[in-house]
Amino acid sequence: VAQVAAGAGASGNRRASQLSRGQIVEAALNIVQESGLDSLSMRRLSKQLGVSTMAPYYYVDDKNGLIELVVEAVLSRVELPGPEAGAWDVRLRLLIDAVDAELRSHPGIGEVLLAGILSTHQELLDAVMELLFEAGFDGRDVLLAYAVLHTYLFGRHKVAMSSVEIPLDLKGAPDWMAPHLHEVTGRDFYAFGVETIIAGFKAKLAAQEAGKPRRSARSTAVKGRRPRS
Amino acid sequence: VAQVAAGAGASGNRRASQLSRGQIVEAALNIVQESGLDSLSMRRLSKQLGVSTMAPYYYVDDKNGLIELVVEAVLSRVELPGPEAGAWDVRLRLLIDAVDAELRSHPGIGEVLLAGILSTHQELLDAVMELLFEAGFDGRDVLLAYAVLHTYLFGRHKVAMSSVEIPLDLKGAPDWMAPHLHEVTGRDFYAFGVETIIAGFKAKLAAQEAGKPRRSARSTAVKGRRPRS
DNA sequence: ACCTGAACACCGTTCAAGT
DNA sequence: ACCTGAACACCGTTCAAGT
Repeated sequence: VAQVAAGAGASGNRRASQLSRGQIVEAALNIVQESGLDSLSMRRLSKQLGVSTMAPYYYVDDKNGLIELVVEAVLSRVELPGPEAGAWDVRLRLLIDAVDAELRSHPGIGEVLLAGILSTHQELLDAVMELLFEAGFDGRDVLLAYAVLHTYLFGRHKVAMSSVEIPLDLKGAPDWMAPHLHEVTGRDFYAFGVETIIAGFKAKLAAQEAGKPRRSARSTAVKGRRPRS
Repeated sequence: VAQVAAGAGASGNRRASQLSRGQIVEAALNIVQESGLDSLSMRRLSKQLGVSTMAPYYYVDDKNGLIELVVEAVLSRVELPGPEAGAWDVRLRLLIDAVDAELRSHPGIGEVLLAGILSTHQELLDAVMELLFEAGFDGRDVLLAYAVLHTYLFGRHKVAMSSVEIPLDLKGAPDWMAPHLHEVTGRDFYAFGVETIIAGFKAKLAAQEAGKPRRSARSTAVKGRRPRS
């Protein structure tokens, strides 16, 4: 009776003999990737694994623990750019791009990270903060700048821009705006935001250095190259 | 415990004789305000109203409909700054501040808005977009700039900064950073982000104008008469 | 050690029925 | 018109039990 469910799954969910954390995370990632995070339930997961509802609980504390593992699996795939990649802004862009690419292929994960569970992947956090420090922010502002990046990067994946309705009576901007809504892609959205925020950082840094001219204005020299979209 | 429902209405949940949409929204707002959006369930709501589980369904389509009404109720409280308040950036700041103040006192609402249900409150959307247009963005960029604002403003309420751990081995920034984590408030976080984004907008606008110097696009130039169709 | 099954306390929603 | 109650199809998780 209910021996091994080897033949039950008509849709590619084989089970060797034992469950494993890796298998569980993989299956969870699968569900998240094709049905979103909301559809990830312990019951559905165990069903897909061909196992009883409670079986995964042997390998995982609870649903939150599972989600943390999934997040970790996704984030561990991004590669940190080395110092040879360029100045802080170039490297920051590369890093952020890499994170975003990973999140784009795992809908629902951004939402989890937004809530603040990034602490699971400390290396990424460290890398971003170090770049911000290198940019010229002091301790307090490194934190705040990181928070801005965090919020935009992880928050944007929950935004469904398609539901935004263009105000048709925008003074002076009547007809020519509506068509733009459909030609704007998620990538444009992403690029504009990241560029805006980094430009804002630079402006803040410039203002900060104008305030206290004690230090050599060395870091403003970075401004030269800038990837034009 | 809360069976005050019958006749002696002490504080929150009295019931005259009939239910009403207003009562339902009020009760929902109450739950959201003190327990967060996750705790808002139709069953708990009806219990608090002293009514059967299905009673609210007579006034509301479903849970999503309820949430839309709640969002609308929260957002309808923000006052749009008039043209006399100042230039576009000042007015944008005022408007955003007003929205944020409302969201701060209704935890969970930001999360809903983030997903794109702002379409329920068109006036706010119109006001922001008009300010961005006045700032000098063209149709496509108005949309993108709005999206950035939207993401940050509504996304930030889901971010729990307290869980962020400061990298202790940050090169050159060892000890003096950690204490900052506790002194940074949600308000600092908010201010830094909004300032960064607005500064980023200005930088983008400046770059845009440097590109095409023929047009004298001054920020207050758009006060249109220009009837639509 | 590894997994199952029943059970508990929740959900949103449908549907027939009551007044 | 307005509301109730039972029922259905879900949740996450506890706990005792099986192998």
